[in-house]
Amino acid sequence: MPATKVKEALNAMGAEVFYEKPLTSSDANGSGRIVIPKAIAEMHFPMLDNQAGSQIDAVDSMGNPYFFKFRFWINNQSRMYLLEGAAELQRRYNLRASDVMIFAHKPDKSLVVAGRPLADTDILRRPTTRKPCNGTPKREPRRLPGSIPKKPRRPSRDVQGSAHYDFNQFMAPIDGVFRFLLHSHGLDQSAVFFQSGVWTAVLDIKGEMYQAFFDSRNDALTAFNAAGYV
DNA sequence: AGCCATGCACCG
DNA sequence: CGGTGCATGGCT
Repeated sequence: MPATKVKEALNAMGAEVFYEKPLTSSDANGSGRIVIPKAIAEMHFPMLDNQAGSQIDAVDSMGNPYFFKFRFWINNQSRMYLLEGAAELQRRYNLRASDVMIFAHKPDKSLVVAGRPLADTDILRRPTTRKPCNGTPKREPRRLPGSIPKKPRRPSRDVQGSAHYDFNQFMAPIDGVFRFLLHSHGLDQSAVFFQSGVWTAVLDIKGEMYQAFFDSRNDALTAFNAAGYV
């Protein structure tokens, strides 16, 4: 399924893409579980009260219906979001690891999904290097009382020279518009800085964080200062 | 300091 | 033995 066709279909539906995830091998291993980056999940998906999650109905660019389960795991003190039930979609669009799953909204806010092959224009971060995990795991394996400890087996890490992609970077709207930051990634004071190729201004307004992106340091500083900061 | 890719124990 | 949910650890 060519990317252009998919885009046409999405356009025809009036669907606006808000996230594209190059699938990892874990995403594409057939389980149908897709990890949704926390920032994306909390910006574009329904808020979840319990980790049981909720069902999300969607259609793909060909009109096929889906009934995903959107949920999260507890990971450390935080959440790790997942979309379950994507195996059929991956089958229909022939998605393998490093192909891209597309998330879009219709004007009525309903979810539209699709897939496409990885394009040259997709952002690339690290060329490779995920190190093989040598040696035995440090953690004591969990086991039932009285059961026999298992010999830990050598993990089969994926060491092939495949590229890694920056899934987590979302497209910063470089329009100088300050937007509310629900989760401020540790940014807790006003600042202007250059990050991921864009000038960023962050404002702390009575404890609430806002952020905007600019082409130049000067633009960022101007807006920053106009907001009453020095 | 925390995300997230993924390993893997546990349970059906 | 395949799926669930959590733990680990690389990486930023």
